[in-house]
Amino acid sequence: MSAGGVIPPAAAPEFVMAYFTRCADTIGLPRSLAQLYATLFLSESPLAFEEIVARSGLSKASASTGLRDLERLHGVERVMVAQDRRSFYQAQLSLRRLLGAFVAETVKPGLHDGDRLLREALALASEGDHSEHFKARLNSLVIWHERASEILPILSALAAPSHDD
Amino acid sequence: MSAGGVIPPAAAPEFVMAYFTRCADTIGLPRSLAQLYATLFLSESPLAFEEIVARSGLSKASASTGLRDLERLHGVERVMVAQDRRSFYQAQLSLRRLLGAFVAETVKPGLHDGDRLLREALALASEGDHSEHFKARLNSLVIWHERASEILPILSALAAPSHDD
DNA sequence: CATTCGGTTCAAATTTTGTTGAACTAATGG
DNA sequence: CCATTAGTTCAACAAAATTTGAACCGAATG
Repeated sequence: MSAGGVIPPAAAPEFVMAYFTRCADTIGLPRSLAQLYATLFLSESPLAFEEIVARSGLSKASASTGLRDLERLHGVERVMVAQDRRSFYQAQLSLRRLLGAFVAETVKPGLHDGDRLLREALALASEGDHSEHFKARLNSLVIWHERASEILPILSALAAPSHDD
Repeated sequence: MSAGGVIPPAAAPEFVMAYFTRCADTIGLPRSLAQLYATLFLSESPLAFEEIVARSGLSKASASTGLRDLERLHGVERVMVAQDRRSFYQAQLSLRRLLGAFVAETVKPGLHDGDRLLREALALASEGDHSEHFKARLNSLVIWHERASEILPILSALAAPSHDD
């Protein structure tokens, strides 16, 4: 299974860092993403790539790939700064958008795959010789899957119940 | 060459297996748990430990620890069979209970840890010299955390919206 | 008691996943 | 053009998680 031994923090920002690390752990994201996100979350203004590398303590390689992953998850946004060709990034602060992108990028594909697998199973089950018991189980799986698919949109909506963003 | 060594033709139960594997992947559980659960889910009656080992294709060691983990997650139940000292297991078929246990065993501890970390951060932030910006970010984190804590019970309730179990 | 049965535990092997250094490209500036 | 800056890519490395073989333990059996 999984459990994380985190280095005991000493200052307030380190506890924030640890908080994001814990979040990453529970949703199954690499810790480097938590470090990058925390770095930007704590910064008052967008940071240049090199500055992110310096503050996060990660290698350039990790920072580069990590930021790309975070961008795909809408965890960070690339922003332009006039008269500067470097890449600047800022953290996405809207919980609703973060959750929405996580669902879209991570959960939905899983559901879609599940869909496909169940369809295949149903097709084969109608052909071959299968026990009533097996067909019954397959049906209950289909119902579970539908239920799960219904829950998802509700979940992302809940992330911003009243005050938006 | 001989037509013997081909991948066995895809059968319906294998797609069910694959479905559970995908589920395990997306919630971050080992695949062996999916194999064990699927084995029991597909069985018409409770299975003895040795039978689970045989059908799942896992080692005794994996099956033993895996079943213990699944039990903790209320994924399987140990059942007694008269005149038989072996351990029998059956799958938990209630989605609501499965989800409830997953939340209780996996998500809640994470939230609790997060709570502790944020409290520490708040305590340190009120002492030391921290920017207004930092305090503001810390506050929004606290709000996120509260929101997440509110969502959880709703989520588990949603798993059984109408027809129970 | 000695032996088999039923299962657990744990160190070690394996597999998977994450991270990095170093070589590379693309764009800017001199 | 050549040098410098900015960032990307990828093969190799490191770390973490998972799986297993084998030793082990307690309860039943002869």
